[in-house]
Amino acid sequence: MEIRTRMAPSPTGEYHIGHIRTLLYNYAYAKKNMGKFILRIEDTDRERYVEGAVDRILDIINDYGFSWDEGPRVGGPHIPYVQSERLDSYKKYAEDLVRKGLAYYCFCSSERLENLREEQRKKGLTSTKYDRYCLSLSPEEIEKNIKENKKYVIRLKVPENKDIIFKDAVLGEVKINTNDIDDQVLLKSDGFPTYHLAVVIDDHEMEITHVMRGIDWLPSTPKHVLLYDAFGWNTPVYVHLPNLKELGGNKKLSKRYGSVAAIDFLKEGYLTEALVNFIMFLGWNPGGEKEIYSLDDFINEFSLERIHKTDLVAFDRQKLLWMNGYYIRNLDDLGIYNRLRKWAEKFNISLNMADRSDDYNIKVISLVKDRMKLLSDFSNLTGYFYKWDIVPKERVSEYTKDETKALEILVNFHERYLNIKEGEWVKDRIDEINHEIIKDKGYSPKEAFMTMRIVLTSSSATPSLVDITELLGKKEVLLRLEREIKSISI
RNA sequence: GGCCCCAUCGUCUAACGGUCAGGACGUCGGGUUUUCAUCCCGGUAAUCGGAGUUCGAUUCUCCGUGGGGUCACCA
Repeated sequence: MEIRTRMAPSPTGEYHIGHIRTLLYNYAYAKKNMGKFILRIEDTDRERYVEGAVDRILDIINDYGFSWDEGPRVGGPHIPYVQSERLDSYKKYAEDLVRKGLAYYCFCSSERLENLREEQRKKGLTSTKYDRYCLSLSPEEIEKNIKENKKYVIRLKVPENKDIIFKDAVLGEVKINTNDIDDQVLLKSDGFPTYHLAVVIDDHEMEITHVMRGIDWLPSTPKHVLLYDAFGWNTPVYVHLPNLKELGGNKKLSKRYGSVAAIDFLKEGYLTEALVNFIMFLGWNPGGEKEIYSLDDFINEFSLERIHKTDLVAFDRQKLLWMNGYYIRNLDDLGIYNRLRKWAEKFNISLNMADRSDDYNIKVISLVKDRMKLLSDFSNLTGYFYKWDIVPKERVSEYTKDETKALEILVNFHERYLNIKEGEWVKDRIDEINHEIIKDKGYSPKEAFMTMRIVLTSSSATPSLVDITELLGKKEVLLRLEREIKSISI
């Protein structure tokens, strides 16, 4: 049998990083088994529908490097893949259940239901449930109500005191008694199905074999099992996945601690490979000690057996940051350059490269890439390669503790650099000369080189001084020294 | 509150009855480096508690505790 998995987002808000995790598992399981990964839009909630959300969701899934075999934009044998376009089907199925006596019409107003719940709460009942008022309506009353155009919903007639047992591939056997389940609404009064009805019908019609979803769906799974039984269909394999939380404590993933929306991680300058690699381990582990996994590696090794049984998994932002830096370091310079430009273009961010040549920019990258954890670190790390300002004298003399000496150092370097032939402006030669200077003048390496570093970059934490000196070029280095000397001399 | 699920270093986790309880991130220390970062080496740190089963429990069972989820005409 062909393995078919699906991801079924709702266009009610931003697609967040946890959704990507769930999507990744579904995707990988299908690919691993040469099956199909289906994307379906569950837009049955008209109240919370957000304009444009469907496109944003589809785009971000693509941005993360995933595609789907069937679904919106690509079609497939079970079109349409958008629930709001499948309304007729749901209604027919619901009415079919009524005919079979497994569901019933309910004409109760939302006010009555609210009052009912309120009363039950006051009485201190352990759970609030529909009182089945409409279950005792006679066929005549029902017909009359419908003829009068009274609004109605269709409810599932949940059998009394029956243990629903289903097997979860991660959790094992789960047993829930029907007494704890309400007579679930299947068809809303606006003619739209509820999630419970739609998901069962669509998963069946689309021949979904494995349902992987967040563990928050576990308590409603028996309702779905009941529906499969009512229709006489086989249930899919259920796989409930742990939810994500912030590091430490039991806080839900929250914007307070960083990005949550999938798009925001990209905007911040995370690489998709790093993101996907990191997310793989949020609920799964290969058992070995290897941690750097490509998507293909993951597809090869992913298995349901190794999905974690825990209910919450911490989203360790520090580790993600480390992993992103790792991926950046392992890209070649040109690769980083290309990523940087695509990223800047996509999010309309200025790289502040001052129209320098590609060649120059790539060399800059080669010098700073070990320090980049995010693409967005680039600008902060490289300002002095593109523009320069006079450095305040207090800073210049930070290491000499003596303004006159600092000035003297600059003058000496300037004098020696002036005599270097254009062709000899390479880092080995510069290094030689640097050491000649400190030897001749008796400077300590630290005071001389740190003073030069600060003047050239206005920073005390930079890549190797000779690398910077070489890349900046003789002309620019002399210019900066001249201007600084002049400024201090005044 | 009812129901359901879960429980190993600070964090993510490995172990499928017998290990000095392993790895990674973080942290701390050291080395490389004129600075920062990278890189390399090393240290730190955990089986929630209590009963059982067993020659032997992180591992199996039960109870407790803790945490989470869910109880809508939302998904």
